[in-house]
Amino acid sequence: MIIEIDFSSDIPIYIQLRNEIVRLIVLGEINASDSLPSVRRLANDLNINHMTVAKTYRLLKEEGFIEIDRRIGAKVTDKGGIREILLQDVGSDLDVLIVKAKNLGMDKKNFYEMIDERW
Amino acid sequence: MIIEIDFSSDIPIYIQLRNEIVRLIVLGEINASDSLPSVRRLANDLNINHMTVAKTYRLLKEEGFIEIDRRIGAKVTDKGGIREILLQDVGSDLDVLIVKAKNLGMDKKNFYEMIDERW
Amino acid sequence: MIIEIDFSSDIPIYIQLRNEIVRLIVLGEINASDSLPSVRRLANDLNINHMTVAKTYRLLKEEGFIEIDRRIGAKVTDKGGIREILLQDVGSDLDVLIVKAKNLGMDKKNFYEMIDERW
Amino acid sequence: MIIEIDFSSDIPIYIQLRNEIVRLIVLGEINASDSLPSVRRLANDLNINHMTVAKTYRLLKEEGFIEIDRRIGAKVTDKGGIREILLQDVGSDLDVLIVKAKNLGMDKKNFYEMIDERW
DNA sequence: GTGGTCTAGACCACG
DNA sequence: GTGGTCTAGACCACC
Repeated sequence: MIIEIDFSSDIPIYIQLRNEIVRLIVLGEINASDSLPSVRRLANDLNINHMTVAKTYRLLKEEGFIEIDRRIGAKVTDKGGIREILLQDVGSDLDVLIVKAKNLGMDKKNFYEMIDERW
Repeated sequence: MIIEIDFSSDIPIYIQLRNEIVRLIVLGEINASDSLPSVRRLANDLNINHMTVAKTYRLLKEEGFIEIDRRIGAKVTDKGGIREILLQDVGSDLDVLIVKAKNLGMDKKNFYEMIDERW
Repeated sequence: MIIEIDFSSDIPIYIQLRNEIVRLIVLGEINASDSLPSVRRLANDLNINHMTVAKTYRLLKEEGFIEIDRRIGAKVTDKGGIREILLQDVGSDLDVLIVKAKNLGMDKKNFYEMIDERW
Repeated sequence: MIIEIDFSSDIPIYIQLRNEIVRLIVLGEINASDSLPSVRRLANDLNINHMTVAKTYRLLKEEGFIEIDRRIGAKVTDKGGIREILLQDVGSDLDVLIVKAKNLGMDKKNFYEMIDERW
């Protein structure tokens, strides 16, 4: 499991770690029902404080990405639920972006064009 | 000039203020070459410290939105440059979003549909 | 670490401090990957405000001399990058100086002579 | 007489103006014994405060570039003196630069090479 | 522990 | 009048 943390970034480590784990789930490198490493194990591997990892796991749980069982640790929620969450995520990002685009006087056609250039 | 600061927000005041000023520029409520209120004047109006406003102005200057004229204070950069900056902004947001969408297995048609629902 | 601040100088403290730290790095008294003192620690030692030190650190970070590690504070960037920056610095100073010399009608030989007198 | 002032620069206007005038003298666009425009005239042309121009003239006088006569205004010192001043100027710039270069571990040969690349 | 933000009030250079 | 700098002391998030 390749997780990269940038210690000189402005983004808090627990957020970076959250993003990395979500990325791995989305890419299928962590599958539904897989267990995540224990808090202490992961903290040790990444050379960060275990409180930080715990915070990330708590966040992921709140977001619905993982479930935490005191006995067996954290495991990834089944894929359906995750896809749902991520789609909502894209949706709300899109809401913000559409507002920005409209404020710049763009119409839907302009916006489509920007997407075509990038897709 | 209506600027709203949420003092209970997690977003730092100088960032909120930056966003508000960018918003006013985009909406055309502040026009190119218009002068911005002086640091201390605006600080007084918003009931915040002048250092905080100065920080915002420094940020806006670095981003290319305003110029500081030693004789008269801060003024908005010519609009051309600003539209440019903001378009690049939307562009890079879009880059990120497209990656997310692709990772979720969406094709361009799905993405268009999401936009149609929201535009 | 010997850092001298001249409180009666016209040069702002945060600039003097920046220069002193760059000097120590160049002289090898602070080595690559060394940690710098914490903002508040250094502020206390120098008998200046921590905001001033923070400003210096932010500047050094923007210039690429140091990195801020969220876990442990500020540390010096790998030396390679720093030598690079400083050489460019000397280079651009030299550009300016050569223009001046040429404007005075000096040729390269004259310029070499001036250097010989001083080296 | 083409003088450019950048009002959004961090460099004080009176310094910029000083540099511009020195530049014009060096380039021979203003000759020894030429009169400079009156304080008010120049201030008006450049759209700056006449106190600022007066400050520049005072500075130029202190540096020995011009002489001020209450009746006829400011005139440029005869060329010999000016060349002298400017050479000293280049000399002290060079002093600083040589220190920097030595600190970077450069020897005279390296320094010569940098000059050759740029001359 | 660390850095980041904010305040209230001060002094200064510039114009 | 303007912005720039600095202080002393406070609160907060992160680790």
